[in-house]
Amino acid sequence: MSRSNKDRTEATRTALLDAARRLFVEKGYAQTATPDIVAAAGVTRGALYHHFEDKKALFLAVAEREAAAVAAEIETTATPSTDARMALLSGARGYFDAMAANGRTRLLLLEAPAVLGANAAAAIDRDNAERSLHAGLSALLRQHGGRDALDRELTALLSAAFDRAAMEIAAGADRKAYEAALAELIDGLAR
Amino acid sequence: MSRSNKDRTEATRTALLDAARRLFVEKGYAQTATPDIVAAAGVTRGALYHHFEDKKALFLAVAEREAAAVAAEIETTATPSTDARMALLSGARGYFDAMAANGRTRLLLLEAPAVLGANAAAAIDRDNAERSLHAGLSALLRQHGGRDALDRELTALLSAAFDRAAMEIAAGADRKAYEAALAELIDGLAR
DNA sequence: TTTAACATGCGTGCAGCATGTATGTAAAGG
DNA sequence: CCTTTACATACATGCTGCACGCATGTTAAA
Repeated sequence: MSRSNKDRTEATRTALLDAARRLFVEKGYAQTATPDIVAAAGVTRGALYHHFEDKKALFLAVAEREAAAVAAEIETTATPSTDARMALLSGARGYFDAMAANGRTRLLLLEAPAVLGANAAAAIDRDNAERSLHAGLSALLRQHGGRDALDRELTALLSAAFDRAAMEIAAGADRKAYEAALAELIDGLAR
Repeated sequence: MSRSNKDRTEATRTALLDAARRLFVEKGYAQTATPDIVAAAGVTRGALYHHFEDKKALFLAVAEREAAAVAAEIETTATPSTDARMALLSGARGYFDAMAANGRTRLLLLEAPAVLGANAAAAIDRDNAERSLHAGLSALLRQHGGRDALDRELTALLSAAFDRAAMEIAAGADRKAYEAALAELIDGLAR
């Protein structure tokens, strides 16, 4: 039974990513040792350092895969709407649905900024969640009250509010309440 | 020249806190080694582990001192106002002023949640910034439109927006723009 | 007021462990 | 074949936390 190098590489990489993801979620990045990761993945540290430059690069790969999964989930469950308000609220529900998975808030919102730096962490979802949020918000502002020169800043603030809501929900808060509160914020902008 | 134990303890502790704060801001918690800290403080690791249970406890002490300093600065520069809206906006400016100091956003908003956990980090300013924010927001909601059952959630969301704005400002963003964007959010709630 | 007993602050050395790298080996690929 | 890829192993380095020890401060009795 001999496998091609492509297959071996992909199998090893995903085994490492899966194991690392599990342990990073369970114990956090700093408290997870590479020997634990490779043991859980069924490989040796040699394989890890062959495929990833260092532990941080492994975390980056985990975070990027996770962000891509979030974006994909939102994409598939998106309800296209002509009404900017409804589109935004539907996007919010999709975001909360996606972020409800196992340890996503911890990985993407808690550890990633500290491990990778605020810039790198922001760049990860700059092309994902925040992109569509900016589009939705711009549409809303255009629809009501004309264009707003502060759309960039308002997007950042709303994005932070979305993230905070996702974390609270993951921590056991009432999801409906946070959806309603976000709706109030959004409606306030479309007065 | 002999000093009392009280004096020795306080001198050593503040030397450690000052040195640790500097290095945590410069290189981050994980990249700062205790030998570096004690060297900068002019003591040995024995002194560090005599005064603090471990490295994390040292960071906690640094973060708590920093949060207290922020609260104190806001307190002194607060402009009491009967108008809820003006009070909130003035509080925002005070918060941005306080958070503009050296590496406060990194310490309190980036590292603390990852190092101490989201719960512990939230508890630190639960009694500081978020407390007064909740008071101000409740007043605003009561003044306009009657009481809002979502004041708790709205406070959390606004707090996240404040923090995000402080980080962007510290990263070089236009402060006036973020103040204006926050004002739009707040005015929207007081429609 | 001296002195004895104790507590506190702190320096040093050690054990364990984690990271990253260098070197070696077997299989795949051309 | 000969090179490259995928990995395993061994090693060098550095960091953390603790145990032990010493000197100075503190207290209280004689």
